[in-house]
Amino acid sequence: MGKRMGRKALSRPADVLAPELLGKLLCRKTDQGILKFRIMETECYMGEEDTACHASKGKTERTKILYEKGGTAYVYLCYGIHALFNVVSGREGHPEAVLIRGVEGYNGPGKLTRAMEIDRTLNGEDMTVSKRLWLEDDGYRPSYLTAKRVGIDYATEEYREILWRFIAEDARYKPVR
DNA sequence: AAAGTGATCATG
DNA sequence: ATGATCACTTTG
Repeated sequence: MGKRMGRKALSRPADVLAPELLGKLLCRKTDQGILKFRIMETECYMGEEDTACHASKGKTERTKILYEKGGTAYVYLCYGIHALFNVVSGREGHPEAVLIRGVEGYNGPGKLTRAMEIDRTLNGEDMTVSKRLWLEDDGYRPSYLTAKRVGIDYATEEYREILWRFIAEDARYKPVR
């Protein structure tokens, strides 16, 4: 059985945490029971200077969660339909997060949240203590590939090009395009 | 290739 | 109050 990840591990900078989260277990307790899925794909978003990061225009009602302590859940609605789930990371006051793009069996950030019943009621949840949503480390460390982040055409070229997407090598992900 | 969907944020 | 913009998914 895995061990819950705590504040220290989840407060690493997002570009360090994103590859480390590959192979970790995303755990969700609902009325139906406990679901655990292994994380296979992540992306990191790194502060106000990262033009792809939601906090690139500063702190707002929506983005204030990104400035919280590492280990806080950031869940927001995308395209009016999909809840997207991020793990806030880095030090408090600095907006960084890791987007979970894929877990075992579900490739796509909107699909995995639907499968695990992760919605915006979990926005702001402290995953280091939560009974509803947390991360476990059972020691599995997959090798991985890096790639450019997806769906951020609005960012400046510098930040579009950075290899801030991390894909576990044995993940059966659907290539983009 | 393109619609569908609604919160969010800047503008007036 | 209004309108553009989306860290996506599904359908044809």
